Amino acid sequence: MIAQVAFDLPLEGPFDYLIPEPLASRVAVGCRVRVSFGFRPKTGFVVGLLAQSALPKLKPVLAVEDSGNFNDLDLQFARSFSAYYGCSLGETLAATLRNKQEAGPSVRREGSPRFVLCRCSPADYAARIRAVREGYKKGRFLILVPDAFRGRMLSSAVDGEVKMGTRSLVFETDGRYDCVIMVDEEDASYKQEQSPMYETRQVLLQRAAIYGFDVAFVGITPSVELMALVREGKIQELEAARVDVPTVRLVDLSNYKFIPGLVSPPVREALENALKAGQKGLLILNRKGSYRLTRCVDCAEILKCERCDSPLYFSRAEGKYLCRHCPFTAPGDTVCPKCQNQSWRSQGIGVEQVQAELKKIFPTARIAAFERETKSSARRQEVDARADILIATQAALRFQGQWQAGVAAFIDFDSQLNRLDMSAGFKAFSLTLHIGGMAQTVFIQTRNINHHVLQCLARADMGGFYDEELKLRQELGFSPFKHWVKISWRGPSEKSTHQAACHVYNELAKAAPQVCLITEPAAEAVARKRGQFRFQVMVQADEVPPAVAFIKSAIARVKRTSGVITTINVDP
DNA sequence: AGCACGCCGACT
DNA sequence: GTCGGCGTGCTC
Repeated sequence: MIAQVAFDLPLEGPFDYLIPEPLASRVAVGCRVRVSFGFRPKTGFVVGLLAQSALPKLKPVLAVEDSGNFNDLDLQFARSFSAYYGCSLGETLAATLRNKQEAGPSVRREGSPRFVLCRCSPADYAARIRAVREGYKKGRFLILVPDAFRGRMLSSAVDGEVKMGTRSLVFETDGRYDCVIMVDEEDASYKQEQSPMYETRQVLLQRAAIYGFDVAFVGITPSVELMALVREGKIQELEAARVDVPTVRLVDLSNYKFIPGLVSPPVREALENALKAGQKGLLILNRKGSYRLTRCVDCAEILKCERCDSPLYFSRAEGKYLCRHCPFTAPGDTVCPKCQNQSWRSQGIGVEQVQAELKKIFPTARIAAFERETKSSARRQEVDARADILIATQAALRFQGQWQAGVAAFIDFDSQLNRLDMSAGFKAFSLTLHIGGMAQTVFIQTRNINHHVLQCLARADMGGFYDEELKLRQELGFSPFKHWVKISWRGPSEKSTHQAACHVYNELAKAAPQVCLITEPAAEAVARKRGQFRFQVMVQADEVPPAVAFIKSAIARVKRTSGVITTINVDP
């Protein structure tokens, strides 16, 4: 008998090994075996058995490490995951089994799985999860939450029968659970940023189809992808949305062109009234899209990271200049490399700047600033409960349920809205509604008053937002109508990295089906990161697995450039 | 991904 | 003459 073995390596395989007679009864699909691979001994996964092999000479299986590690269901899942995310079967099995702590074979739950969506405000999440659970006479449940989620918020919905955790727990889901509840499915932390770069929602639905468990999505702003499934009837929305949409007031900054400062008169007035009424104020500075940098006043030189193509910004907490992309820092007394002066000036909106302005406007108010602490220093998790006004980034969301304001205001919403990212509009919409859970009224300062995101927010028109967003994405060929696969190359030499990208691009262009859209090799938004140059090619596809197979075969056909690493990111 | 094989430059 | 650089190719 022959065992087909897959390894935790970026090699498709499988590799055939001869099963010696004494091991014949113990080698089966699902066990791990010790074999010699090339030169060294290695452990692999038995993914199939054959009567004979096409190869003339085979090495033997040396030992059986364990039995029944995975079964046909797991294999079925691993095959579909590999085809979607472009990694090998062995890599998928390794990732799956690493995250599956509980022993025992995976099982399939009887009946066809039911997928539902419960839209509600964060304050009601715990109650909605309890309601989902009550729909089962007796059941086992798993709750998936975003990284930053505060466990205590759901404490009343969690007890001994329920397991709760973040994205990697998705690989533990199988038919032993009756229902898996995914909270705030649109949260960015559900996307794994290291290979394999999977999307938890996608994996969960893939697994539910194979293992037969139910899925309930609980959240205030489901992703556009999820809403598309709801509209197709693949996911059932439980009752009409009962979301407490905050009162959103738009402040058109073009009306206040000649009034200096970051806080517009309407926001100032609203804060004043809130303070008078004994309420608190919350000012939100978005970090995503806002660009703080350091410029020399004397010669206009921008202080840059040595290893990244990116400016440094000053951190008051650490007293030095930091890079957003790597651990590089420059001391606080750094001089300008061009003119040797020390006349640095920070540009872009910072917490300190807003704080200084507010102190002038409200001299007697207690103003606190909260920024998620960077890098080395310990995190300050708590907010000063006595503060009248809190200035924070979107990290303010961690105080949801503990800290309530009368008025919240976005200082600079446009940098959030205008990002070169097809989901920028959705993220802005989602952030506003989440912040809305912390305040009765939300002000948005903008110069884009007619933007559909803002108009829908002001009208509290959730349905209208999804209509418009789906229409736009269909026109532009974005998810969920079309998929994009990003191929990236990184290497220490700009020229050879670019060349590597060009080789693959030419191969793709040569063999591409005519309908397939492929962008030319271009430097990534951050062209150099951690000393490595980075280029990318985007491929548009109707269906992911065939596109991934096509890309992998093109990469395999061109001879690889030394020192350059290629990665594939599906639905980046 | 590793790791060996192999073919050219600077040293005891 | 050899040690070692990394470019190329294979792993059942």
